[in-house]
Amino acid sequence: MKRLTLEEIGQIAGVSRSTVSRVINDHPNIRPAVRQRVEDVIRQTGYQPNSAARSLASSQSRVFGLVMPSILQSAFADPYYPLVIQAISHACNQHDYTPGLFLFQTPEEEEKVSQRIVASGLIDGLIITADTINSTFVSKIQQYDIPFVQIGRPPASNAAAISYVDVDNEAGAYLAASHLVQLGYRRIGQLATAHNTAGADRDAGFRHALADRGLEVDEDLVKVSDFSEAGGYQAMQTLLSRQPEAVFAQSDAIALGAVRAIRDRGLNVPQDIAVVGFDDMPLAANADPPLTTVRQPINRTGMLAVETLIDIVRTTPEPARHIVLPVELVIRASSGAVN
Amino acid sequence: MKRLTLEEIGQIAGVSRSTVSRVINDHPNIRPAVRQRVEDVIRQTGYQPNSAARSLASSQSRVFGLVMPSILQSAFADPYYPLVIQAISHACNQHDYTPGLFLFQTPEEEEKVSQRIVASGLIDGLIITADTINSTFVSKIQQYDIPFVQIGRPPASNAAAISYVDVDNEAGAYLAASHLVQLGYRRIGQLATAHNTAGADRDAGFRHALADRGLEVDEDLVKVSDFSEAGGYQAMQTLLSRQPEAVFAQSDAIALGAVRAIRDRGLNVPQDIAVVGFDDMPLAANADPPLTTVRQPINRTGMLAVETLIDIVRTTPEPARHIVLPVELVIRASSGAVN
DNA sequence: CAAGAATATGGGAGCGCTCTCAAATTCTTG
DNA sequence: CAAGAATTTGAGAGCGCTCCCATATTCTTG
Repeated sequence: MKRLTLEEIGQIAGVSRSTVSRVINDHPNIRPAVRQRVEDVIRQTGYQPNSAARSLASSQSRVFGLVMPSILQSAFADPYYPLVIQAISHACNQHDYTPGLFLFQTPEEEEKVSQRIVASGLIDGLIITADTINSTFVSKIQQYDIPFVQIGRPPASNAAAISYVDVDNEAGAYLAASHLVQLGYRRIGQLATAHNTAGADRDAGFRHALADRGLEVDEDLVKVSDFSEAGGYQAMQTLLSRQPEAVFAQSDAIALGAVRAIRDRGLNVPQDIAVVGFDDMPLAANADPPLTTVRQPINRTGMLAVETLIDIVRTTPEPARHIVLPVELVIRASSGAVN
Repeated sequence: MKRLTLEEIGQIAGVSRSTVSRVINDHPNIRPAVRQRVEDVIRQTGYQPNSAARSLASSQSRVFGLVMPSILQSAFADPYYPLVIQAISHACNQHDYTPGLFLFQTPEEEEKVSQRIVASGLIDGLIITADTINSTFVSKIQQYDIPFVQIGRPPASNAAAISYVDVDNEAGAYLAASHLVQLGYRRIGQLATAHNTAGADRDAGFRHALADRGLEVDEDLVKVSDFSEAGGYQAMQTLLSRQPEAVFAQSDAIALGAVRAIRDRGLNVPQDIAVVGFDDMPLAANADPPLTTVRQPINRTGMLAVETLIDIVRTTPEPARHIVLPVELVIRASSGAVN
């Protein structure tokens, strides 16, 4: 069937193009009877306004770009990213926005594609997940006047100017580490990560917790990993020789790798070594043993990122917004607190 | 900086709007000197054509929709989907298309959003990942004249009319099962899945392999699972009482769950029970023991889906294309063939 | 119930491109 | 080198919407 236009809908309903447009865009000052009539015609015909024409006339596309710069094959394997994508997709659906996906595997891809999306007007705003310390993408994007929000805190050097939604990584790590201290563990290790603000904040929380309880951080018990299960496995192997009593892992994937390493050494979790993770991915609850971890509200993060961006797009030059969501400790068997 | 228009670029280069348009769209019949001059101006100004205006005039958006209907929280946790998304994103980047993401968590969401995207002209075509047997989405979409390709074979009832890209699930399962038979296992179980064509094809391959080697399929050794690790764990637990010598799992996640169940029973892989998976996800190689599995070419699948769709969009009513990609068996420790 | 205020509606212009057609230019070739 | 053919360029119209302004209608209120 041929696609209808505003004009034609107007003809059927006996009004003008303009009136139909007003009905669709929810303008005031339309007689209820007329609005009713037009709405009926729209419903019956299944009319949908042409989005290209709309964008052209209003210079708004109702498309957001979801950007994950320089993502690695492995990084994407971390179930965190799919969950974020899912959350943002859902939020966009709710607000009648379309999420465009921009994953960059190489700098060239990033260069080519970002050039196109920023200048073509395809996109009203960007949601960027990059808590890497040195994100070239963010500094590049700042030069254009395209609105964006970041998921995850940017490095302090330019955090003030950037709107972001983050979770309280420091408080979460503080809870996790305090939990271990309270359970009586003293030789508490950390499987940390490098070059990202989430990791830095979790590290800070970990250290504060120990300090607040009069424990010194033994640097030999802090090992650096990436965010993968395999990375956690390796880092835990090197940590094992230092005989920690408990370990705080900066992500659930790392924690799972650690559990595997501990088992492979013939030891048990939590009897020999307690483990706490971070994220509360779905698999944390099903793990063996179920993982004590810090739950972060990914869905709310995505929703707030979208809503913040919508707000920014509507009311351009405003101070940047900084949203930090609370997290909570979920206690399960792996820390030795239950059973 | 203010955005430039075709007209303005023309002015700078001393030609008309039309000529600039021709240069951008790579039309023939432009004097090389003129083309050069225009290209220089474009490069220097960083001009990017306005995509809304382009869409409106050409009724082509260069946006594809990536649709995953009625996806469950858990389904998305299967690393397969993120990899597909990544592959399609990459392919779209290469071809200057933008992938729009449409994940539906509920039927209402599906209804509302699909209505919008199909009729608004936002999208030139759809890539649908749904090998579920009863996809209401596909049959709904068929009523509109929007081009689409499916990833994964549709049910036989309407496969003929639908273009799709699939991997040779049957051959893969055949390879996997034959491998187990050749290693001397006789009591070979299967952790199968229901209501999806990939699962059906893998089941068929499994059965053919046993039949071709004179083995009967013991239905007690076939258990149904979903595609998750947890599902594999559960299904394997019920299978264990039947004392299989080897198991073919229809996905790597299932296989990993099975390995965990076997271990929990105090048995070893592959000494007590051999395990073979399907997919060759990145984590299969890192698993303990490394997983023998069937490698499917996800990147090529994504690339071909995009390229096929581009082709279909350009040359509308043609017979549907059916592409089936070969798979290969990757032998690692879990089947007991190495070490 | 007339006159002005408030509200509702219609029409024109324009968003920045593509596409067609006509005009201008360049190339052939007898 | 003139005349026709082939190539190259420009201008107009139109894609379907939004937004502004002018006009038409309805509502007040003395």
